[in-house]
Amino acid sequence: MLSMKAKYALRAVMELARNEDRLMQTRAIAKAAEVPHKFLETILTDLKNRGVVSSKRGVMGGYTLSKPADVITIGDIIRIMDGPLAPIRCASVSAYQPCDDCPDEAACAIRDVMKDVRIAISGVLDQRTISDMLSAPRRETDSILDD
Amino acid sequence: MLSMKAKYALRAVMELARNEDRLMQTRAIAKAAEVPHKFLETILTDLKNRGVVSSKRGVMGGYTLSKPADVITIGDIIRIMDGPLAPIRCASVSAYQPCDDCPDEAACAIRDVMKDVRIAISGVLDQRTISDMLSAPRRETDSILDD
DNA sequence: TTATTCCCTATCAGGTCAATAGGATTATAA
DNA sequence: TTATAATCCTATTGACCTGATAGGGAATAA
Repeated sequence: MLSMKAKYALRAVMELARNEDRLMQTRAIAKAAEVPHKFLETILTDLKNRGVVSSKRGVMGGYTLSKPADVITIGDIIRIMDGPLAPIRCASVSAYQPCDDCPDEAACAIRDVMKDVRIAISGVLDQRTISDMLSAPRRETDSILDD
Repeated sequence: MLSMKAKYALRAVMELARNEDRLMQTRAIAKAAEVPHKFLETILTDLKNRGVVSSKRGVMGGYTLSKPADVITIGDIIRIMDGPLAPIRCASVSAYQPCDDCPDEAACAIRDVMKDVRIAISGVLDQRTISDMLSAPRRETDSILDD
Protein backbone atom coordinates (compact mmCIF):
# COMPACT_ATOMS: atom_id res chain seq x y z
CA MET A 1 0.00 0.00 0.00
CA LEU A 2 1.15 3.42 -0.97
CA SER A 3 0.36 5.83 1.86
CA MET A 4 -0.85 9.38 1.38
CA LYS A 5 2.43 10.44 2.88
CA ALA A 6 4.44 8.67 0.20
CA LYS A 7 2.20 9.97 -2.56
CA TYR A 8 2.58 13.51 -1.23
CA ALA A 9 6.32 13.07 -0.94
CA LEU A 10 6.59 11.96 -4.55
CA ARG A 11 4.61 14.94 -5.74
CA ALA A 12 6.63 17.32 -3.59
CA VAL A 13 9.94 15.96 -4.81
CA MET A 14 8.76 16.16 -8.41
CA GLU A 15 7.86 19.78 -7.79
CA LEU A 16 11.31 20.50 -6.40
CA ALA A 17 12.83 18.77 -9.40
CA ARG A 18 10.88 21.04 -11.74
CA ASN A 19 12.40 23.99 -9.91
CA GLU A 20 15.96 22.83 -10.48
CA ASP A 21 18.30 24.42 -7.97
CA ARG A 22 16.11 27.31 -6.92
CA LEU A 23 14.96 27.35 -3.33
CA MET A 24 11.26 26.70 -2.93
CA GLN A 25 9.18 27.51 0.13
CA THR A 26 6.89 25.03 1.80
CA ARG A 27 3.82 27.11 0.95
CA ALA A 28 4.70 27.11 -2.72
CA ILE A 29 5.39 23.38 -2.73
CA ALA A 30 2.21 22.68 -0.82
CA LYS A 31 0.17 24.62 -3.32
CA ALA A 32 1.80 23.21 -6.43
CA ALA A 33 1.77 19.61 -5.20
CA GLU A 34 -1.62 19.91 -3.50
CA VAL A 35 -0.37 18.72 -0.14
CA PRO A 36 -1.68 20.02 3.20
CA HIS A 37 0.90 22.53 4.32
CA LYS A 38 1.59 21.31 7.84
CA PHE A 39 1.69 17.71 6.74
CA LEU A 40 4.19 18.64 4.06
CA GLU A 41 6.50 20.07 6.70
CA THR A 42 6.81 16.72 8.44
CA ILE A 43 7.41 15.03 5.10
CA LEU A 44 10.18 17.44 4.18
CA THR A 45 11.79 16.92 7.56
CA ASP A 46 11.98 13.18 6.88
CA LEU A 47 13.38 13.76 3.42
CA LYS A 48 15.95 16.11 4.83
CA ASN A 49 17.05 13.65 7.50
CA ARG A 50 17.59 11.09 4.78
CA GLY A 51 19.59 13.39 2.58
CA VAL A 52 17.12 13.82 -0.24
CA VAL A 53 16.49 17.53 0.23
CA SER A 54 18.38 20.42 1.79
CA SER A 55 16.92 23.42 3.51
CA LYS A 56 17.77 26.98 4.29
CA ARG A 57 16.07 28.80 7.16
CA GLY A 58 14.95 32.34 7.59
CA VAL A 59 13.68 34.91 5.14
CA MET A 60 14.21 33.81 1.55
CA GLY A 61 14.78 30.28 2.79
CA GLY A 62 13.27 27.11 1.41
CA TYR A 63 14.03 23.65 0.12
CA THR A 64 15.98 22.14 -2.78
CA LEU A 65 16.87 18.66 -3.86
CA SER A 66 20.30 17.79 -2.53
CA LYS A 67 21.12 15.61 -5.52
CA PRO A 68 20.16 15.42 -9.18
CA ALA A 69 16.64 14.20 -9.91
CA ASP A 70 17.97 11.38 -12.07
CA VAL A 71 19.70 9.68 -9.17
CA ILE A 72 16.67 9.76 -6.88
CA THR A 73 14.50 6.72 -7.45
CA ILE A 74 10.85 6.23 -6.61
CA GLY A 75 11.96 3.38 -4.42
CA ASP A 76 14.14 5.72 -2.39
CA ILE A 77 11.23 8.00 -1.59
CA ILE A 78 8.77 5.23 -0.80
CA ARG A 79 11.22 3.47 1.51
CA ILE A 80 11.77 6.69 3.45
CA MET A 81 8.05 7.28 3.86
CA ASP A 82 6.57 3.80 4.17
CA GLY A 83 9.50 1.62 5.13
CA PRO A 84 10.79 -1.50 3.37
CA LEU A 85 9.17 -2.61 0.13
CA ALA A 86 9.02 -6.28 1.10
CA PRO A 87 5.48 -7.44 1.94
CA ILE A 88 6.80 -9.14 5.05
CA ARG A 89 9.83 -8.49 7.22
CA CYS A 90 11.33 -11.97 6.93
CA ALA A 91 11.60 -11.39 3.17
CA SER A 92 13.33 -8.04 3.57
CA VAL A 93 17.03 -7.40 3.07
CA SER A 94 17.37 -3.93 4.56
CA ALA A 95 14.96 -4.58 7.43
CA TYR A 96 15.10 -8.31 7.91
CA GLN A 97 13.41 -9.71 10.96
CA PRO A 98 12.22 -13.29 11.51
CA CYS A 99 8.55 -14.04 12.12
CA ASP A 100 8.20 -14.93 15.80
CA ASP A 101 5.76 -17.69 14.92
CA CYS A 102 7.92 -19.36 12.31
CA PRO A 103 9.21 -22.82 13.24
CA ASP A 104 11.51 -23.28 10.23
CA GLU A 105 12.28 -20.25 8.15
CA ALA A 106 14.47 -22.09 5.68
CA ALA A 107 11.52 -24.27 4.75
CA CYS A 108 8.95 -21.49 4.64
CA ALA A 109 7.28 -21.41 1.25
CA ILE A 110 5.50 -18.15 2.03
CA ARG A 111 8.76 -16.38 2.65
CA ASP A 112 10.07 -17.82 -0.57
CA VAL A 113 7.26 -16.31 -2.62
CA MET A 114 7.44 -13.01 -0.79
CA LYS A 115 11.12 -12.76 -1.60
CA ASP A 116 10.19 -12.95 -5.26
CA VAL A 117 7.54 -10.30 -4.73
CA ARG A 118 10.08 -8.02 -3.11
CA ILE A 119 12.39 -8.49 -6.08
CA ALA A 120 9.56 -7.77 -8.48
CA ILE A 121 8.57 -4.59 -6.68
CA SER A 122 12.05 -3.17 -6.27
CA GLY A 123 12.75 -4.13 -9.85
CA VAL A 124 10.17 -1.58 -10.87
CA LEU A 125 10.62 1.10 -8.23
CA ASP A 126 14.40 1.23 -8.31
CA GLN A 127 14.54 1.60 -12.07
CA ARG A 128 12.36 4.69 -12.25
CA THR A 129 13.84 8.00 -11.16
CA ILE A 130 12.19 11.30 -10.39
CA SER A 131 13.35 12.74 -13.69
CA ASP A 132 11.84 9.76 -15.50
CA MET A 133 8.53 10.69 -13.97
CA LEU A 134 8.72 14.28 -15.14
CA SER A 135 9.32 13.34 -18.74
CA ALA A 136 6.83 10.51 -18.54
CA PRO A 137 6.53 8.88 -21.94
CA ARG A 138 2.94 7.65 -22.06
CA ARG A 139 3.23 3.89 -22.15
CA GLU A 140 0.49 1.43 -22.94
CA THR A 141 0.93 -1.05 -20.17
CA ASP A 142 -2.65 -2.08 -19.66
CA SER A 143 -2.39 -5.80 -19.21
CA ILE A 144 -4.66 -8.76 -18.82
CA LEU A 145 -3.30 -9.49 -15.39
CA ASP A 146 -5.73 -8.80 -12.61
CA ASP A 147 -4.93 -7.37 -9.21
CA MET B 1 2.01 -5.56 3.30
CA LEU B 2 1.03 -9.11 3.99
CA SER B 3 -1.30 -9.13 6.96
CA MET B 4 -1.30 -11.78 9.69
CA LYS B 5 -4.70 -12.78 8.40
CA ALA B 6 -3.38 -13.50 4.92
CA LYS B 7 -0.38 -15.34 6.27
CA TYR B 8 -2.63 -17.47 8.47
CA ALA B 9 -4.95 -18.11 5.55
CA LEU B 10 -2.11 -19.35 3.39
CA ARG B 11 -0.91 -21.71 6.09
CA ALA B 12 -4.44 -22.97 6.69
CA VAL B 13 -5.10 -23.61 3.04
CA MET B 14 -1.78 -25.39 2.68
CA GLU B 15 -2.76 -27.58 5.59
CA LEU B 16 -6.07 -28.43 3.95
CA ALA B 17 -4.24 -29.21 0.73
CA ARG B 18 -2.00 -31.66 2.57
CA ASN B 19 -5.11 -33.42 3.79
CA GLU B 20 -6.50 -33.92 0.30
CA ASP B 21 -10.24 -34.50 0.40
CA ARG B 22 -10.55 -35.47 4.02
CA LEU B 23 -12.55 -33.15 6.25
CA MET B 24 -10.44 -31.32 8.77
CA GLN B 25 -11.72 -29.60 11.91
CA THR B 26 -10.87 -26.04 12.83
CA ARG B 27 -9.03 -27.19 15.95
CA ALA B 28 -6.80 -29.47 13.92
CA ILE B 29 -6.12 -26.81 11.34
CA ALA B 30 -5.43 -24.22 14.01
CA LYS B 31 -2.93 -26.51 15.68
CA ALA B 32 -1.16 -27.62 12.51
CA ALA B 33 -1.00 -24.13 11.00
CA GLU B 34 -0.34 -22.39 14.31
CA VAL B 35 -3.23 -19.98 13.97
CA PRO B 36 -5.33 -18.72 16.92
CA HIS B 37 -8.46 -20.84 16.82
CA LYS B 38 -11.14 -18.14 16.92
CA PHE B 39 -9.30 -16.01 14.42
CA LEU B 40 -9.05 -18.99 12.11
CA GLU B 41 -12.83 -19.35 12.17
CA THR B 42 -13.31 -15.87 10.71
CA ILE B 43 -10.69 -16.61 8.08
CA LEU B 44 -12.35 -19.84 7.04
CA THR B 45 -15.70 -18.07 6.80
CA ASP B 46 -14.19 -15.60 4.32
CA LEU B 47 -12.62 -18.40 2.33
CA LYS B 48 -15.91 -20.24 2.27
CA ASN B 49 -17.84 -17.19 1.06
CA ARG B 50 -15.38 -16.87 -1.78
CA GLY B 51 -15.61 -20.48 -2.80
CA VAL B 52 -12.15 -21.62 -1.76
CA VAL B 53 -13.22 -24.04 0.94
CA SER B 54 -16.35 -26.01 1.74
CA SER B 55 -17.65 -26.94 5.15
CA LYS B 56 -19.80 -29.52 6.83
CA ARG B 57 -21.40 -28.85 10.20
CA GLY B 58 -22.05 -31.04 13.19
CA VAL B 59 -20.25 -34.04 14.61
CA MET B 60 -17.55 -35.26 12.23
CA GLY B 61 -17.83 -32.02 10.32
CA GLY B 62 -14.99 -29.85 9.13
CA TYR B 63 -13.47 -28.10 6.14
CA THR B 64 -12.04 -29.13 2.76
CA LEU B 65 -10.75 -27.31 -0.25
CA SER B 66 -13.55 -26.94 -2.76
CA LYS B 67 -11.17 -27.14 -5.72
CA PRO B 68 -7.80 -28.73 -6.47
CA ALA B 69 -4.79 -27.12 -4.84
CA ASP B 70 -3.15 -26.53 -8.18
CA VAL B 71 -5.83 -24.12 -9.33
CA ILE B 72 -5.76 -21.99 -6.18
CA THR B 73 -3.14 -19.29 -6.49
CA ILE B 74 -1.42 -17.34 -3.74
CA GLY B 75 -2.88 -14.24 -5.34
CA ASP B 76 -6.40 -15.60 -4.88
CA ILE B 77 -5.92 -16.04 -1.16
CA ILE B 78 -4.21 -12.71 -0.59
CA ARG B 79 -6.88 -10.81 -2.51
CA ILE B 80 -9.59 -12.39 -0.40
CA MET B 81 -7.85 -11.49 2.84
CA ASP B 82 -6.15 -8.19 2.10
CA GLY B 83 -7.97 -6.84 -0.92
CA PRO B 84 -6.51 -5.77 -4.26
CA LEU B 85 -2.80 -6.22 -4.89
CA ALA B 86 -2.33 -2.79 -6.43
CA PRO B 87 -0.47 -0.35 -4.14
CA ILE B 88 -3.08 2.31 -4.89
CA ARG B 89 -6.69 2.08 -5.98
CA CYS B 90 -6.33 4.17 -9.13
CA ALA B 91 -3.88 1.55 -10.42
CA SER B 92 -6.20 -1.34 -9.69
CA VAL B 93 -8.24 -3.21 -12.27
CA SER B 94 -10.58 -5.18 -10.05
CA ALA B 95 -11.10 -2.37 -7.54
CA TYR B 96 -10.40 0.75 -9.53
CA GLN B 97 -11.23 4.06 -7.91
CA PRO B 98 -9.85 7.50 -8.79
CA CYS B 99 -7.89 9.51 -6.26
CA ASP B 100 -10.11 12.36 -5.12
CA ASP B 101 -7.18 14.75 -5.17
CA CYS B 102 -6.01 13.94 -8.68
CA PRO B 103 -6.44 16.76 -11.23
CA ASP B 104 -5.47 14.73 -14.29
CA GLU B 105 -5.30 11.00 -13.97
CA ALA B 106 -4.23 10.39 -17.54
CA ALA B 107 -1.11 12.44 -16.92
CA CYS B 108 -0.32 11.00 -13.48
CA ALA B 109 3.17 9.56 -13.47
CA ILE B 110 2.67 8.01 -10.06
CA ARG B 111 -0.29 6.01 -11.28
CA ASP B 112 1.77 4.93 -14.24
CA VAL B 113 4.51 3.47 -12.08
CA MET B 114 2.05 1.87 -9.71
CA LYS B 115 0.37 0.10 -12.59
CA ASP B 116 3.70 -1.49 -13.38
CA VAL B 117 4.10 -2.46 -9.74
CA ARG B 118 0.70 -4.09 -9.76
CA ILE B 119 1.65 -6.08 -12.84
CA ALA B 120 4.92 -7.12 -11.25
CA ILE B 121 3.21 -8.29 -8.07
CA SER B 122 0.41 -10.21 -9.72
CA GLY B 123 2.94 -11.66 -12.12
CA VAL B 124 4.48 -13.44 -9.17
CA LEU B 125 1.44 -14.19 -7.03
CA ASP B 126 -0.79 -15.47 -9.79
CA GLN B 127 1.81 -17.89 -11.10
CA ARG B 128 2.31 -19.73 -7.83
CA THR B 129 -0.36 -22.15 -6.68
CA ILE B 130 -0.92 -23.76 -3.33
CA SER B 131 0.40 -27.07 -4.62
CA ASP B 132 3.54 -25.29 -5.84
CA MET B 133 4.10 -24.16 -2.27
CA LEU B 134 3.78 -27.65 -0.86
CA SER B 135 6.39 -29.13 -3.16
CA ALA B 136 8.58 -26.07 -2.79
CA PRO B 137 11.76 -26.58 -4.78
CA ARG B 138 14.36 -24.63 -2.85
CA ARG B 139 15.39 -21.85 -5.22
CA GLU B 140 18.35 -19.56 -4.86
CA THR B 141 16.73 -16.23 -5.49
CA ASP B 142 18.84 -14.08 -3.23
CA SER B 143 19.45 -11.03 -5.32
CA ILE B 144 21.42 -7.85 -5.13
CA LEU B 145 18.28 -5.77 -5.25
CA ASP B 146 17.49 -4.01 -2.03
CA ASP B 147 14.05 -3.45 -0.53
C1' DT C 1 -30.94 -36.51 22.79
C1' DT C 2 -26.55 -35.31 23.50
C1' DA C 3 -22.04 -34.19 22.23
C1' DT C 4 -19.67 -32.05 18.63
C1' DT C 5 -18.84 -29.00 15.22
C1' DC C 6 -19.47 -24.98 12.25
C1' DC C 7 -21.72 -20.33 12.24
C1' DC C 8 -23.06 -15.54 13.64
C1' DT C 9 -22.83 -11.09 16.12
C1' DA C 10 -20.48 -8.20 19.02
C1' DT C 11 -16.73 -6.36 21.27
C1' DC C 12 -11.99 -5.08 22.56
C1' DA C 13 -7.26 -2.93 23.13
C1' DG C 14 -3.67 -1.23 20.72
C1' DG C 15 -1.74 0.75 16.84
C1' DT C 16 -1.32 3.47 12.62
C1' DC C 17 -2.61 7.26 9.56
C1' DA C 18 -3.62 11.85 8.12
C1' DA C 19 -3.66 16.05 9.76
C1' DT C 20 -3.35 20.22 12.79
C1' DA C 21 -1.83 23.41 16.67
C1' DG C 22 1.28 26.40 18.58
C1' DG C 23 5.10 28.19 19.09
C1' DA C 24 10.77 28.23 19.13
C1' DT C 25 14.56 29.14 16.25
C1' DT C 26 17.12 31.18 12.54
C1' DA C 27 18.25 34.36 8.90
C1' DT C 28 17.36 38.20 5.90
C1' DA C 29 16.26 42.89 4.78
C1' DA C 30 15.05 47.32 6.19
C1' DT D 1 18.54 46.56 15.67
C1' DT D 2 14.18 45.34 14.67
C1' DA D 3 10.43 43.44 12.00
C1' DT D 4 9.46 39.76 9.28
C1' DA D 5 9.65 35.51 6.91
C1' DA D 6 10.83 31.19 6.90
C1' DT D 7 12.20 26.47 8.75
C1' DC D 8 12.02 23.50 12.83
C1' DC D 9 10.23 21.10 17.05
C1' DT D 10 6.88 18.91 20.24
C1' DA D 11 2.45 17.42 21.05
C1' DT D 12 -2.12 16.13 20.15
C1' DT D 13 -6.19 14.72 17.68
C1' DG D 14 -9.99 11.74 15.64
C1' DA D 15 -10.83 8.17 12.63
C1' DC D 16 -9.93 3.91 11.14
C1' DC D 17 -7.65 -0.68 10.93
C1' DT D 18 -5.69 -4.97 12.90
C1' DG D 19 -5.45 -8.98 15.50
C1' DA D 20 -7.88 -11.28 18.59
C1' DT D 21 -11.61 -13.04 21.88
C1' DA D 22 -16.41 -13.85 23.90
C1' DG D 23 -20.62 -16.07 23.91
C1' DG D 24 -23.82 -18.36 22.24
C1' DG D 25 -27.00 -20.23 17.92
C1' DA D 26 -27.77 -23.91 14.48
C1' DA D 27 -26.92 -28.26 12.35
C1' DT D 28 -25.72 -33.15 12.46
C1' DA D 29 -23.86 -37.76 13.51
C1' DA D 30 -23.95 -41.31 16.92
